[in-house]
Amino acid sequence: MTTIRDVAKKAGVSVATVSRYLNGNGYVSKDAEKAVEAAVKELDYEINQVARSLNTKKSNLIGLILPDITNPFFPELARAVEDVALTYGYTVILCNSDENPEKERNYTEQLKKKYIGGFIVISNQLDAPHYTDIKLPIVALDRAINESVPIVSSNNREGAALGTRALLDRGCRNILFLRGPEELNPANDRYEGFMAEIDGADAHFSVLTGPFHFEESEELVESFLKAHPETDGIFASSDVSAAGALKAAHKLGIDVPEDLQIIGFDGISMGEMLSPGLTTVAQDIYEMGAVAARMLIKLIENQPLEERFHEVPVKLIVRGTTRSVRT
Amino acid sequence: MTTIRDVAKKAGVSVATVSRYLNGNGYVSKDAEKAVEAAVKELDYEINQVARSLNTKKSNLIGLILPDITNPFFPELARAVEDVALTYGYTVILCNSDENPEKERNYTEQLKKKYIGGFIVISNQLDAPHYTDIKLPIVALDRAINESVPIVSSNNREGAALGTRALLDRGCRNILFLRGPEELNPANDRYEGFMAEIDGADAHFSVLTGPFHFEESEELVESFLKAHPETDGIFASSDVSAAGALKAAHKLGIDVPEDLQIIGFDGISMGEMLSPGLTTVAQDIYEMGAVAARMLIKLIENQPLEERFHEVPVKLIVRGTTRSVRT
DNA sequence: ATATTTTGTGTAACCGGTTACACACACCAG
DNA sequence: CTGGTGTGTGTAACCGGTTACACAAAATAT
Repeated sequence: MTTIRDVAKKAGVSVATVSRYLNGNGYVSKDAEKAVEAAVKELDYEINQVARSLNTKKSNLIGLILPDITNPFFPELARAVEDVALTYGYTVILCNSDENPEKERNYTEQLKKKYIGGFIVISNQLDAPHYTDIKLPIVALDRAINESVPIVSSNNREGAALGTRALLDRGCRNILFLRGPEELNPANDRYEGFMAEIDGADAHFSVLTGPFHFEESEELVESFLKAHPETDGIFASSDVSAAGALKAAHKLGIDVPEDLQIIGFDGISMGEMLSPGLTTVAQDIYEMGAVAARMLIKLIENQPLEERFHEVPVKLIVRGTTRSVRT
Repeated sequence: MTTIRDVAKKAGVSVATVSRYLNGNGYVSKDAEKAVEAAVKELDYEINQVARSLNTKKSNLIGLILPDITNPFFPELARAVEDVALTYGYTVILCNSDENPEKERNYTEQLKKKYIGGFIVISNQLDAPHYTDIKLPIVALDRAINESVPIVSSNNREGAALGTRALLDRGCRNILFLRGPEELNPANDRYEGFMAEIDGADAHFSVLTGPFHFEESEELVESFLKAHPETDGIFASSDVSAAGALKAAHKLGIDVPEDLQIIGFDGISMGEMLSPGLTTVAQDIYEMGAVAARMLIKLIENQPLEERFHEVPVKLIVRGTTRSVRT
């Protein structure tokens, strides 16, 4: 392995000059620049990032802490983070936390020892000490808790209102809202958005609390529909739950969208693979990840942040689980 | 930040002794051990991994190079790799290659400068110089090319035969095989498996080549079914393609599984969310990732490998897109 | 009793960079 | 002509670990 000293020797200058040339700081004469350039090329020199990190106490590593990459919402997010990281010369470490604070803490501790630059975190435990005490840049994604941590999220409230209105506009008068877990911030915002919109509307509604899981949602909806056959609209606050609802409807022989309309929330790609295609309130998942990554990198590089709270707009994607609007 | 020298001073020993204690090599007396232990605890000392790496030329980093985490096949794989890595004290770096050799090369180069331990690679370019010349442990996943690289994959041939037989057993006599991309090794193996099984069977068949993408598959199948309404079975060599086929069938008003039976390949979780649930030849995706990670770590730690070629069995998961077996 | 091996420890070089500081020289102002 | 500023460069300390080597004491062999 060629070192900076080899380069210095070959170029006939000191290591300091080579280092200055490499980092583009301090004075380097044109002559020296040329000589170093040539030596670098000739020796095929590549800087040793580890040695560099040891001095600068920086690495171009960023950590992405998320509950579970297996959840279809996260891969696109991860992809966005990785894409942006790459363009800025950063590398991303994947951390599946399972929402387990102990695992999260373990990651933050381990990675601090590697001089990691910062973290993008999707967690409900953002007020846990391993985040508040970390002294490292953090950007929260999707879920806010701690005021001091910059966050990017969707406009969940507005999105839920949008979805609810879509159901009402399409004639639904007996609506089931699948609320999602109570401890989940975005789920709560969506709930509020739903309530705000349904309130005063000429419609009955029910709310079911449950996890964002396919099978549980399917079972939940199946028994609900059996007990409440008059239900003509379901708004699920996640696409996976909506898929469960759709499956339940199929199982019961209910015609979607003629007798029951379904709208999901998230905009994951699976939505279009269902039959009928899932109408959904789509988040711009990629954009969320990309914005978060850019924010984090700005923080790491000590650049000013224009905003500590970035809200990404949502939009309704109309597919087959809803009818056309009644006029 | 407390350093090893602080610990040494507090414990009244030399840094060498502390280092030996920390790494569990060389001689350390009971007394010294106790003193160091106490000092470590008192000072809350944590070893600096970067400084350590600089000497040992090792980091507990492993790279996971895959085409695109957004493809539903990969998250589970990534999850498995990460889980295993974690238990062995390794950290995984996520690299989306888009099957682009240049991007792959970029990653391998960049990460070598960080003394990365090795790579798990899912790529068709395994014979590219950045892999053959890398001098770092590599394990190939899913796709073999280079003899010298250990690999873990599913038994694709056998799986395809299994799926084909399932279709035949269920009465299909006009079978469409969705072959997948020609440059893809597993797709070719599946093709061979299909051919081996269909050969000699009392059935007509067609083969369509196309990417493993939902929309393309849907369009492809739609036009095929229009031209060949007698088709009574589709074997797609990926679940995503199968989902496209199912969607096309629905669009054309074909009853699945009564008039057309569909079997996919992969066993991704989306399969059960479809209606009807997708019958599929399931790979044990998690197991594949886990085995690959364990193999890589063995290589990194210079432990002997029992096998350089690990084949994970597949199994047929029967759901709603197939009928019961004719007897 | 002496020779040899094993155990235990410390000093200092080293991994491969960065950078504070000292110094030299050129240029310009007064 | 002197002093100040800007430019260019090298030496050596430093980042925080690991480890080769030297050496001493204890244990064991002869």
